Amino acid sequence: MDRRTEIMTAAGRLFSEAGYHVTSMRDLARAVNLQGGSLYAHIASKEEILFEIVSHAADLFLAGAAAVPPDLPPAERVARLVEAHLAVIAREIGNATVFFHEWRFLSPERKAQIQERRDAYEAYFTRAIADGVETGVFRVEDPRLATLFVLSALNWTYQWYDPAGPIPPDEFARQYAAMVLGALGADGPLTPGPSPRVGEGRSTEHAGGAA
Amino acid sequence: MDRRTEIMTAAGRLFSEAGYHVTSMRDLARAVNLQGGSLYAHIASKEEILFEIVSHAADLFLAGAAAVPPDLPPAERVARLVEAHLAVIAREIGNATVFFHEWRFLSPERKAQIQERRDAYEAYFTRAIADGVETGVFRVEDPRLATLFVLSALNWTYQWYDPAGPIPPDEFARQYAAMVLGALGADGPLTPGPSPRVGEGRSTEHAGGAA
DNA sequence: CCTACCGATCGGTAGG
DNA sequence: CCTACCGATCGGTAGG
Repeated sequence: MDRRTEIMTAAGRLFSEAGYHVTSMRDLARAVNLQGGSLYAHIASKEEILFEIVSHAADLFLAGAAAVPPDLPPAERVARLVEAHLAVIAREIGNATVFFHEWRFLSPERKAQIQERRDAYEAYFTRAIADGVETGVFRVEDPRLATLFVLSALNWTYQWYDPAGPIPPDEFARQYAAMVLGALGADGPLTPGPSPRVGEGRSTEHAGGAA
Repeated sequence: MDRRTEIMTAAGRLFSEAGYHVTSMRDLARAVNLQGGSLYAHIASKEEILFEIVSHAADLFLAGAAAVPPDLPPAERVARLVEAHLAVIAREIGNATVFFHEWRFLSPERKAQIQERRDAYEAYFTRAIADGVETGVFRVEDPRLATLFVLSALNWTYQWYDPAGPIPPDEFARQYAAMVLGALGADGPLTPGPSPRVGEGRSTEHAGGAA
């Protein structure tokens, strides 16, 4: 790992733990065994570091969504989008936290650049949900509100999900996707088995669980 | 409105717009037509202001949840909790934003005090969901994860909901509650009408909507 | 990559 | 409630 990458990695951790404004350049320098001023041999400004972290996270989210085949049936597509989203958070919780929590401190130009990518990301969900509403597999009153609901449920996870905790990322994503589909009024489990059985209502597989 | 309240109101707006650390005491003083040092005739420290805002918001959320009758059926109770939560956000979006976004900058003692109230608030949801799982009206795999899902969907709303926007708070809350119940695997519309019809699956009332 | 420094700004206080 | 000030710290730079 070269010095610049080392700085970015440390910054992602510090910014996520203490916040962008609370972390001083001296704090960051100490974390990579440099003197304060020496950082500027590798980076132009504090805000450049923030942008690189946020931009990197945005790319990860976009790449994850772009990898979901757009011709999948809507329910499966939404499930895959949910899983991709949570995979990014599980893998890069620090950078994801900075992405969600500190991006507003970017300069107007850079903020606008990130906003574009956020819009593009959101569009993947908007499309999948609209498709599902059109074909009748989703039953929601307002697709726009439903999209915001789904993104809200996803975006907050960085606040509490611990990839090293008791529930492994895969299991976490699977259950989360099931609840998202429930919120969208989808009929039942989608991945294995035939098309949903009529007259039986929805059922989350292994319903019950703890209690 | 006395001076102290005036300061708190202005601080709620400024902290929510620019962030706690970006807002200086001089910014705040200017907003209430005072000189910087004069603020300290009314408050002890910047952090005291932050605490008062966050504490006030916590009280509002707790009071809203406490007002939901605990003997209601679980589905209706969850719906009422969702509506209460969103009502607070619709009424005090600024303070709610500070509550969610800046509370971590409190001193350890004050942070712990708020954490207690957050836990108590979360417990209302945990109980309602556990009750619903027990009685079989909710079908989720892991009640703990389901609770976190619901709170995530709610907690993020301060980021995008505009009470003055196109969708009025009541309508917003009603649709949001329907999606939450869907995520919990509840069977259908709950408020009006008889118990859910068997053999018809779930349906959000007026399913379809825009598209 | 370090040393030494810059001007600016911070939260908070004394004294009236 | 104002004026004037405090020490501390900030991001960033020059010169080597």
